[in-house]
Amino acid sequence: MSHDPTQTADSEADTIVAPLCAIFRRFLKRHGLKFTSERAMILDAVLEKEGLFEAEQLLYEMRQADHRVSKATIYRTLKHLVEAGIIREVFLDSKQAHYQMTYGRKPMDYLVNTETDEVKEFYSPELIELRQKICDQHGLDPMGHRMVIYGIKKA
Amino acid sequence: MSHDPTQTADSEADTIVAPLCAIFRRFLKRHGLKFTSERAMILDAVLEKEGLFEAEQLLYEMRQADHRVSKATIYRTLKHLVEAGIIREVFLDSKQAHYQMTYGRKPMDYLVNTETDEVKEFYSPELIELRQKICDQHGLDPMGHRMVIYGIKKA
DNA sequence: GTCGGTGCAAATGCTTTGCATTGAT
DNA sequence: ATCAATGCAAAGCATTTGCACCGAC
Repeated sequence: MSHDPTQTADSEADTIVAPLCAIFRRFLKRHGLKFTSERAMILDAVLEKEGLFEAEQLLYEMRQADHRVSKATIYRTLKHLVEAGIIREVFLDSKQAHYQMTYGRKPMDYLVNTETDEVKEFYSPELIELRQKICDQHGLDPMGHRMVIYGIKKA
Repeated sequence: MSHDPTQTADSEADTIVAPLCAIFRRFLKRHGLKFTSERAMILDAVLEKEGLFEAEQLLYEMRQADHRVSKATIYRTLKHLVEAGIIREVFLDSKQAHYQMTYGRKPMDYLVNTETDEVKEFYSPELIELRQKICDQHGLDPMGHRMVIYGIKKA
């Protein structure tokens, strides 16, 4: 198979590929859509990703690996993966959308060092509680959130 | 002057126009830039805005009011206003940047009803505390943040 | 066999840029 | 007078779309 042996998430990825593929197929069927080899390849490429990635970069890497897909299909499939709840979009800047695998993971948030543009992920259960509380006050049920903190190194 | 008499923020805006204009001029001088009538007009238009706005929309409204500025100048000036700390960019989607006046205001966050695309602002001091705590854990000093919660109406 | 999917190239829409002219200092 | 700012139109880029052909069901 196609996982990079240098990355450490192989065992996790291996255990999650099959179920996610099934989940995606179920999602597609439910919506009258088809499971194609291109969609399978894109899902596979997405699952190898750790953290944030961009559509163009995914396209480039798939081409390097000789997995030919068109740009249009990448974008169309990423959209379906978002709807299926397998990945999510993150808007860190106005240049392009970032995506991240989220299925079965805790909702992650980001800490950006604006001096170095370094991005760290963090998970905060307190933030989830606070989110619930704020939604309650407005009569909403939380479906998701995006939190980005911008900071600089402590003096 | 040019404030819309139907909006309720007149008194606030009136008290803040002069100082903000001075702040912007100081910022420009400090950076070897010039204070032009176009920049004055754009600052004025921005100060009339409540909540979020977009560059194109600002351009459109200024043209309606017969305040002629080019699109290029709008974009160039918004960038300076961000650097000057008078407004900030908010990335809600990948279509376009949103801006918001922030000078002297509490940092606002957003609650999006994904069914209606309605956006509410909220301010949460607890979120600020939590932000501090998270930054402390990572050796950073918080400089700002963006929080967007997505939700649907409670069943 | 029926739709939906794909690739391609063209189109879109926000944002930026090059350049000649104008204007602030 | 100098050097940045402006307007315009063209360029850039990420993303979307139209269309003819292909392939999953």
